[in-house]
Amino acid sequence: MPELPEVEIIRQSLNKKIIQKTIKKVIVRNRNLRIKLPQNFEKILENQIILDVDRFSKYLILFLSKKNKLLIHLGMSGTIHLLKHNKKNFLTNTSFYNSPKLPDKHNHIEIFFDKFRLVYNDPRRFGFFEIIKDQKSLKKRFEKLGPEPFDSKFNMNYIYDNLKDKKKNVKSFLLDQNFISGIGNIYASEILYLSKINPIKEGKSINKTECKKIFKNSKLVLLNAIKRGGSSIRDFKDVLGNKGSFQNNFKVYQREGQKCKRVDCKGLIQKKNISNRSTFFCSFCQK
DNA sequence: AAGAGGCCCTGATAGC
DNA sequence: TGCTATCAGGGCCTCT
Repeated sequence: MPELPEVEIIRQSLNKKIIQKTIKKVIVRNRNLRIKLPQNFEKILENQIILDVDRFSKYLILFLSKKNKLLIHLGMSGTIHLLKHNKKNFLTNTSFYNSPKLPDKHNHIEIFFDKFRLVYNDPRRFGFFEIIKDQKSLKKRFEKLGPEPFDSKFNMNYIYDNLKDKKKNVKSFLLDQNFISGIGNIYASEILYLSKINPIKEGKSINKTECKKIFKNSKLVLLNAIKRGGSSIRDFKDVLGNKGSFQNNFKVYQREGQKCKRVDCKGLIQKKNISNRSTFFCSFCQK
């Protein structure tokens, strides 16, 4: 479900609420997430204080008082909610603000704080929670991942050097987390549209000017998406239930058959499957 | 080694 | 109405 911008919105909204709060209790309803939750998962978390909520790529990292960390990935359908509990009904499904009711069928993990609880809901269970024992293990956990678009390592030369001999298409590169981390299926299409590059173009035929555009637009698109609270195409919301609005700024994603938004361009947006993911582009202005 | 494709899983929607 | 097929913000693993 979420790409870097959506995870960042969750991080921001979560951080405000849970920082310096103590975990009172943890309830696991289903251990079979992408990575099976260990039996001692609850024990490890209980009585710990949340020191900080960080993010790398599409991963949330909760820094805990005993130096270990809770790594969270939301997969395709994972969502995090903060719900109040009142004394009458400890398990009431009433969100802080905008979500009147949360369906509880797939609430796999609940983390209780003093006055509210964090609920992890994930119908497809592609997401996971993972305990990382220290900073060193965290670094190792991420060692294969490429830089984020905002990292100074990610620049024109980095892109050029990685693509220059490759037959693989440029869209797949943007989705390859070992090359660049944080971009997903929505933003890959949007970045290539702004860069005027056809998604099926082979890596080796991307020139330096185009690399520069990819570099520039990757940052631009993700930052704009964060500014607008992420993209709520299905049901993305922050932890308090607020929707994002970047879906209103999509140039190509889910716009198949509609007119290209570029002035003077007569093209219609096309949809094409590239490595099993829907890809949207304008063949008139993306060459 | 690079790259394509399958698979993990459930739910919503389209099409018959 | 009720079935079946297809698709969905991800990532890992296997096969060629």
